[in-house]
Parts: sequence; structure tokens; C-alpha cells
Amino acid sequence: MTTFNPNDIPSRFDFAEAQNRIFQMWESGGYFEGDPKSEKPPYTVVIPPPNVTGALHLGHALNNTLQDTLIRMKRMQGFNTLWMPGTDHAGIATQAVVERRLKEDEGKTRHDLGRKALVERIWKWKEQYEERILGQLKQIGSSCDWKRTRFTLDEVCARAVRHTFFDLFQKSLIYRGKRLVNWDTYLQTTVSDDEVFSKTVKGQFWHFKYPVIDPKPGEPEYVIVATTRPETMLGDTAVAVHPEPDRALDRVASELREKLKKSSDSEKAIVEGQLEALAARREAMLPKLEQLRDMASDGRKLMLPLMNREIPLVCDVWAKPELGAGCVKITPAHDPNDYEVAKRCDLPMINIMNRDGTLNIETGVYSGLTMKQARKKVVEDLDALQLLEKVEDREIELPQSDRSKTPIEPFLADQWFVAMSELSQSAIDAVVDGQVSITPKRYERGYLDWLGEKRDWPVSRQLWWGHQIPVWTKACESEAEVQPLVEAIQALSGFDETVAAIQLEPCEETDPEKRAKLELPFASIHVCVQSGCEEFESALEGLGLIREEDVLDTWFSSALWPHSTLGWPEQTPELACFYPTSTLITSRDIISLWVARMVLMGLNNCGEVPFDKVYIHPKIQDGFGETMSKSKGNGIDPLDVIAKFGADALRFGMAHLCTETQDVRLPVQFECPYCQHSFDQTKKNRILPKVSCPGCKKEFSTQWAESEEDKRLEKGAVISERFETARNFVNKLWNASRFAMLNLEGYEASPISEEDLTVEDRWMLSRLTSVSGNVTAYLEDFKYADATRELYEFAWHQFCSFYVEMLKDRFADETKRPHAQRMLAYSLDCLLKLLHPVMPFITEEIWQNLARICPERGWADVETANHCIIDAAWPALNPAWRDEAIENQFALYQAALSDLREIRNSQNIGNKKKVKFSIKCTGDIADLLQPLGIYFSRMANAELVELGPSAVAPETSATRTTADMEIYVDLDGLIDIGAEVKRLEKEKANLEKSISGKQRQLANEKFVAAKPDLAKEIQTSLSQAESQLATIADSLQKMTAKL
RNA sequence: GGGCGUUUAGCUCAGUUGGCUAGAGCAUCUCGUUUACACCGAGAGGGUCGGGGGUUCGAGUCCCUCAACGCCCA
Repeated sequence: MTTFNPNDIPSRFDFAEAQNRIFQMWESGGYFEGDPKSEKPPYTVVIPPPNVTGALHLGHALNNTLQDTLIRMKRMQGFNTLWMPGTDHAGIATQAVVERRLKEDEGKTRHDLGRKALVERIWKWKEQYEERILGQLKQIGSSCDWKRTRFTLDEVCARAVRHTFFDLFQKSLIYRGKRLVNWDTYLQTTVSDDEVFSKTVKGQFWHFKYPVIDPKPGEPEYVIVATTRPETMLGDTAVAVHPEPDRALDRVASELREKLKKSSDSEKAIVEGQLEALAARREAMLPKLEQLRDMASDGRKLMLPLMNREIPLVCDVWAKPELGAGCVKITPAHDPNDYEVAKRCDLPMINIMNRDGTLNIETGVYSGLTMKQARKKVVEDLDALQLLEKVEDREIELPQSDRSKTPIEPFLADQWFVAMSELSQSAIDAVVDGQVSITPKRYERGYLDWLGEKRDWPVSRQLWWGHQIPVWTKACESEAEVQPLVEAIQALSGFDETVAAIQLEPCEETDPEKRAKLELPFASIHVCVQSGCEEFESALEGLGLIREEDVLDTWFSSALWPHSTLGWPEQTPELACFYPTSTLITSRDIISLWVARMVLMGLNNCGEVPFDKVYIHPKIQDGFGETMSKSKGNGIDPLDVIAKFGADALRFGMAHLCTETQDVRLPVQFECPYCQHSFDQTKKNRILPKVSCPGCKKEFSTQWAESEEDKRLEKGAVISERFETARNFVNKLWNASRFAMLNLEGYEASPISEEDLTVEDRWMLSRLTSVSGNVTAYLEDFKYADATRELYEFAWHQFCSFYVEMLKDRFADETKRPHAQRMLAYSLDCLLKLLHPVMPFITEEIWQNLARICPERGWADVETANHCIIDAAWPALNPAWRDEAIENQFALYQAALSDLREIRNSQNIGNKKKVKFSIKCTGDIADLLQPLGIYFSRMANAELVELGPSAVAPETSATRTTADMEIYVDLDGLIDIGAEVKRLEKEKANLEKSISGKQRQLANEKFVAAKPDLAKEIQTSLSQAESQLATIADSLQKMTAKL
């Protein structure tokens, strides 16, 4: 190794070079690895596995910075830490991305490729993005145990999924049922509610007449229903009317009156109009509505046109008497509200659609048509029958699939469900009992409310990318087939209930004739197979059973993450050591989807909660308060921030903005690739393929560049200037340590006795004690912003601006030098450790350099420093070193210094000009200030000529006062009287304001009676202020006289 | 529709249980290259704490109400 020369240290930290080198050193040194055999107490965090859909964004950078900061502190505190890394297969999101790519690049659909080939393609995509994601996490500095990296679709996780599914199936907590789903006819899959968006389009509102069968005298021959989707009438199974039209109209009216009270003037007219219309309607329609209600109660039936099917007239609250004719057609299999009506009224549900969006055989002559074709034909046919009453133009809300941008069809499909009642309750109890705490506490409510609904969890997804459901099914045509098949299956499994679990699902259609007509089986046999029984699976297929094609909801595997990654269901040493994990750090949008499900699955599978603390961090928005996303163009790549500012600055910036609020704003800038000028992103320029730099006027490309011409331009980075503060802080720390190393030549370690400590040494020890205690407590409580603020303030304005400055004088004195060196090495050592969790790279780099000059450090007890800072012992200073008296003493010095500097500035005295000054104060104060008096020279180029009660103001002087002192700067030959008068007048005004405020308070008898202690304090500060005022007034008078 | 959050200096945010002249960083202005750092140092200016009402001796802080913005659930 070449000899280390502090003079060679550059004045900037070369983070780009250091980050990779240091990370490799940590990783190859095994510092990230959790040891299941360790004697140390475990501390475990599982990463919220990022989706392999794409690259990481700034939200991930925040999330992982917080986890890494915590795990690094715990590692230094002596815990056996494990941060478990991995990625999520993210079912539909990933499959959709790959399918879209396939369509764009090759014009193919997944059906052209087939299941096997498509899944292979997605695996390739996954490999590519996983590598990129893990690379990004490492660049951030994440100290995960990378050898343990898991993927929610890998063998270990798959085994856990299969065991869980089998267990729940066996307990009958998994069952098969029908459910109305959002069907994407293009992708031929269900999409979740949050992947559906509503689009307002121009459409029509058709009014049809349905004939009444055998109307009684006085009853209408037709009822009128209205719809925006005529084709669905082929699947109608009822028409509903309101059971209490009278009361329903009353309620609407009273709601309108409530609204009227709250309305602004402009709205009032509209609401009043609505009320009048309602009253008129009531007058005209109520008898008819009541008649319809009576007809429904009497069991009157209607003839569904075109299909010639008898359908009932039913009573249900879904019908709105205030709208249209007051009747609503019910299509249970193709409308969510109608589906609910059908469940309430026990109506049949007729599915009229094939998976590709065409109409099925239920629709007779319409079979095979697309929805659009069917709509046209249905309207024409009804019109021909003179059953079309009228058509209105109207704006309608059309649900669309976010993935394929095609209309969503509500569709009744077979789905697997997890029964949630018991499972949810266990997860509710865990939080109510305090086994799991959620920080900030306000998020508990959403968690509990969501679980409290105990809605069954539909877990099947009609996708190819995911955990295929391990169930084999066969339909039995008759009752006679059932028993022999069950017996055959049991025999094949060797009557082993740990291999196969069987469920019998009877057909919900009990009428054998109807079953035959609709080609429905008598019952279905479902066999769930445990993992590792491939031969049995083949044998089942030999019996004619077919494997379920659907895969599981992504959250099913995510729910197992804390234990599946540790090897469950195997009772591995890792599981024994690291489960339950300690803390989960995530963002609020997945509290119910993920956190709640992990709790209940952890309890079900392991009998213990998966973690005892959950911390929910804020979400990052751009300067406009919008969430960042690639599709908006305001997304920031953490790697761009790292390239410009360094990983430590990114991390410090992230932690610094992590307050208890819900959202934090981070204004976004473009950075010109030519001149490095950065300027604000606007809603306009963030969507352009190329942007012109306002600095150098050259054009650069953005993420939207598509044309060859645009792509040839240099690409501009998207960054945020908010990281500049953090970058500057990194630089400050780097240079403070550079100064230290330049002055530690000849360092020798040896203990310092307590009596030899100077005032500033004791002050530094006191500060270090407070700061280390505060930072520890803040981080334990997830108060990241408070921790970074404390560290920033301490490192910059206390350690650098005062302590290091004061040490300079002591370094110049040979006799004081060795002592000063030891104190500097010790305090820097301590500061680096406190900063390490947030700023790991620079602290490690400085640590390693420091060790070359002073490998042994400490003031009372000298020890050899740990080889790496990453597992050095976390500072735990003796609380006895916290010394308020010393800190107050120091504050006196700082106050005097601040006044001196202000005089220099207001009098415009150059730094090189030495000034003389005196301080008038009590003898006690003088004793306190005395030892620090020499430092006025270095810090303000000012010489203290007199200190104590007898100090007097020179003839021409500037005067400042504090509560404890009067400061006179001798300005003979220097003074700008005008400036001084102005300054004194301002000071006088301030004091007068302060005095009158205090006087008012003390004149308030109730206050003095209620808070005597506080009143006493104010009384004291009032007399001080009055004495200050006297001094200032006196000076002002003298100065004014000289004008 | 229900729930949650936010509104404090030009910008981004702190502000503990109500209490003395409401703080920080960035930006602005003035001065300054004293060899760790100009990604620096010293200083200054800048706030009717979203509007209205209430409780209180006293409100940025507690309560009510209105407004704007954001998020989650239906």
C-alpha cells in the first residue's frame, strides 16, 4: 500500500469512485449478512419487494433509504441484523407491459405465442429488470443480505404459496364461487377496480317498452325501462320498482332541502328548480309508481321482448322513483348494481357473453355478434316491434381498462375466494392488542375499517404470469359419478390427507332439466394438491381432471413475504432466528392490500405476527402537488440524482424531508446536458420530446423522444435542486475531516485526565452526549427529519463553526497540540458514527482515512478503532457528560461574538482591521467568559481589553446589549455614526416592544395568579430588558449628539 | 358519499403539554478569497401563521365553520 498523505486528499469527495469501491468492500466482507447462529439479538426488516415492472423511482429511494438507515443503526448497536431483499412478480402489471411490448414490436397477442412462450418472455423481462432494480438498490447503498435475494415467483416462495393454499383449501377457507368481475375483452382477463378508469363519452339513453303479461283492468299494458346499453336486455331477468315510492321521494326532497341550506347563491336557483320539478313529478307520477309497486307485490310478470322470456316485476330500493319511468331493468350478470339486486331478490343470473366479448348461445339469434353489433340489431328489432319508446342523447360514464384502453364489460365468472371472517379478525386483534403498532397512529383506522368489512378475498386472476392455482377439477354429469371418482382420487393419493384435499361443488342450478338445457354438470370435484406430488398430479389428469388455468392474485404471495423468504414451511434456522421480523417500512397505499394480509397470513401460517412495528412514510409529490410518475414525465430516477449529487446526498435529502405529514413536495428540474444549467419543469415542458435550455439555448431530448432526430440529441436528466443542501453538507463534512487529517500529524493516543479538559472540550462532550442521545431516540421513533436536522445543525454550526475553529489556536501551540489532536480525533470519530446510517459512503471513506493516521482513539479510554465504520459500535456516551452549565457558558460567548460580528458588519469594518472591545458584566459572568476570551480574536478579529463590572464605554464606541452583558466596541477613527444611530434606534424599538409586551402580561392579574413561576421569569427578563434599554438610550443620545 | 391529510417568509418545510421579539434550508441583498471547505465565511431584509367565529388572562398551537388543494375507500 502506498503511504497515506493527507495533503493528497482532494477538496471534493469523489463519490462516484468511492461508492462502488466501498460497497464492494462491505459486500465482500460479509457485513450485510445475517447469521442465524449468532448469539446477538436479531433485528430483521423485509423489503417491500419492488415490482419487476420497471425501474425504481424516487419513492423507492425514500423507502429504501429509511430501511437502510434503520438497519445500519441497529447493526452498529450490536444486533444480528438481516435486511431481506427481493422483488415481486406483480402479476397483471408485468404481464401487461410485456404483452404491450409484444404487440408494438411484433404485432402479436399472447394467444399467438401461447402460455409457455409468453411466460418465458416475461421471465426474460423479469431477469432484465430485476438486475436493474437490484443495481439501483445497491447504488443507493442498501445493506441488504444480497445472497438471500428472493423473488415472489421463485421455488422457495412457490412452495410457501402452495402450502398456504393447500392449508386454507383443507380448512375450507378457500372456496369457488361466482362473482361479477371487470372483464377486459381485449386482454381476456379480469382487471381489478383500481385498473379501471371512467371516461365520459357521448351516448344515448334508450327507452323500451316491456309488455305486461295479463294486465288486470286499469293496469298499464307496458312498463317503460331505460338503458344506455340496449344489448344487455338479452340478459334481463327482472324489472324492479321501488317498494316505497312515497317515502323515497320524500327522502330525495329532504336531501335537496338540506343541500339548499348549504348552497351558495349561485347554486340556490338550481336546487330550487330541482325541488319544484320533484314536487311536480310527485303529483303526476306517484299513483302510477304505487300501482307498479302493487303489481310487483301481486307477482305480475313481464314478457322480455326478443327473448320471449317471462321475467318478474320485483320491488327493490335500487329503482329510483325520481328518475325516468321509475322502473329499472335488471341484468345481474352484466351490471354491478343489478348483481346486488339479484342477490337480494333471489333472481337468476344469465351470462350472455363469451370471454372474447361476443354474445353467447343464451342469446339465440344474436349469438356470435359483438356487443356493438348486437346493440344495433337489438334497437332495430325492438323498433320493428314498436317497443322503442324514445332515444335521448346523454353523456355517459364508460368504464375502461387502464391496461388495454378498451371498454370494460362486467362479467359473471367462476372465481376462487378466501373466506376472510376468521383471518381478518386475527389481524384486527393483533393491532387492537398492540402486538403490531402502526406509526403514525392515524393509519390504524383505515387498517381496522378495511379488515372490519371482512369481505371475502377473490384470489383468482385470469392471467398466465403468476402462481397457477394448484387445483384439479372434473365435472360430474350425474350424482352417480361423484362417489366413485372421489374414491378413485383418494386411492391414488394413498388416502393421504397431506397430499390431496377434495371439495365438492354442487351446481347452483338444482333443476335437472334446466341443467341439461344449459349443459351444466351435476357437480364439480376440486382436488387441491400439495407441492412436490408431480406423479399424483399426472395421475389425476389420467382420471380426466384438468388443472385450473387461473393464477393467484399477486398479493397472495406478497402476503407470505416475511416468512416465505425465510424458508417457511421448512423450519429453517433462519425462520427460527429472524421471524417474527422487527419493523416494516412502507407507504400508505398498500396498508390494506399488503400489510393487513401479511399480518393475517403470518398468524395463520406461523402463529405469530410478522413484525411488531409498521412505519408508514410520506409520499413524494412534484412541485405541483402531483404524484410522480413516468407517464406524467415528472418522475425522477434516483440514479440521476446519485450521478449529480452522490448517494449520500440523495439519502440525506430523503431522510431530511421525511416528516410526519402525508405528502412532501419536491419541485422537479430539468438539467441541461450541455451546460449543466437546471431549470424548473413545467406542466407544459415535461411532456415534450425535446426541450430547449434557457441557459445555452441548445435543445436536449427527454424520455418522450421518439423520432431519430430527437433521439440523436443528448438526453437531459430530471433532478431536483432540493438535494443541493445535502450535497453541500457532504462537502462540509468532507472538508472538516480533511482539515482534521491535515492537523493530526504526529498524533499519539493516550488518555486525557478530566481536569485537563478545557471549557470547549467539555462543551463538545456535552453536545455529543445530547446529540447522540437525541439522534438515537429520533431514529427509534422513525423521526428521520428530526434526526437529520439535529445532525446537520450540530455538525455544521457547532462542530465545524466553533469547535474546529477553536482547535486551530490550540494546534498552533505545541504544548496544547497533542491534547487537541486527541479530542478532535475522538469527536470526529463520534460524529462519523452518528452520521453513518444516513450517509454511509462518505463516513466509511473518512473513517478508513482517519484510521491510517490515528488508529487508536478516545480521550478517557483509548481503544483501537473498528476496521470499518459499518459495524463500529454506536455512540453511547455517559449521560453524566451532559452539562447544562457549560452549554450556558458557551451560549454567553456565542451571544457576545454574534454582537461583535454584527457591529463589524453594520460599521463596515474590514476583516483585516483589528478592533478592541470591552464587556461590562457581573463578576460571575466575567469568570465564565474569561477562559473563552482568547477566541474572540480568531472568530471576530477582536481583542477583549476589559471584562467585568468596571468596564466602561470608550468615548466613540458602538454598543450592544444582551440580557447579561453590555458590549462596547472601540470605534476611534472608524465610526460611521449614521449607521450606528440607525442600528441603535432599531434596537431601541425592539426593546420597547418587548418591554411593553412583558408589562402588559405582568399587569394581567389573572395571569400572575395562574402562573406565578412564569411571571417571575418574565419579571426578571423585564428588568434585564429595561436595563438594556437604558444603556441603548444612553448610547443613542451620545451618538446623536455627534451627528 | 365516507375517511384522512395539508394550508406558517418568494420556494420547500420545522414549530413538543397553549406562554417571553414565530425558526431553518434555498433564493434575495451587503460585505469578505484569515490555507479545511466559494458546494465557503460574516451579516441583513423578508411572515396580518388560508378566511371567519369561539374558548382562554393569553391561540400558529384547542373547538366550530367556510374555502382551496391532495390522498385513500365506496
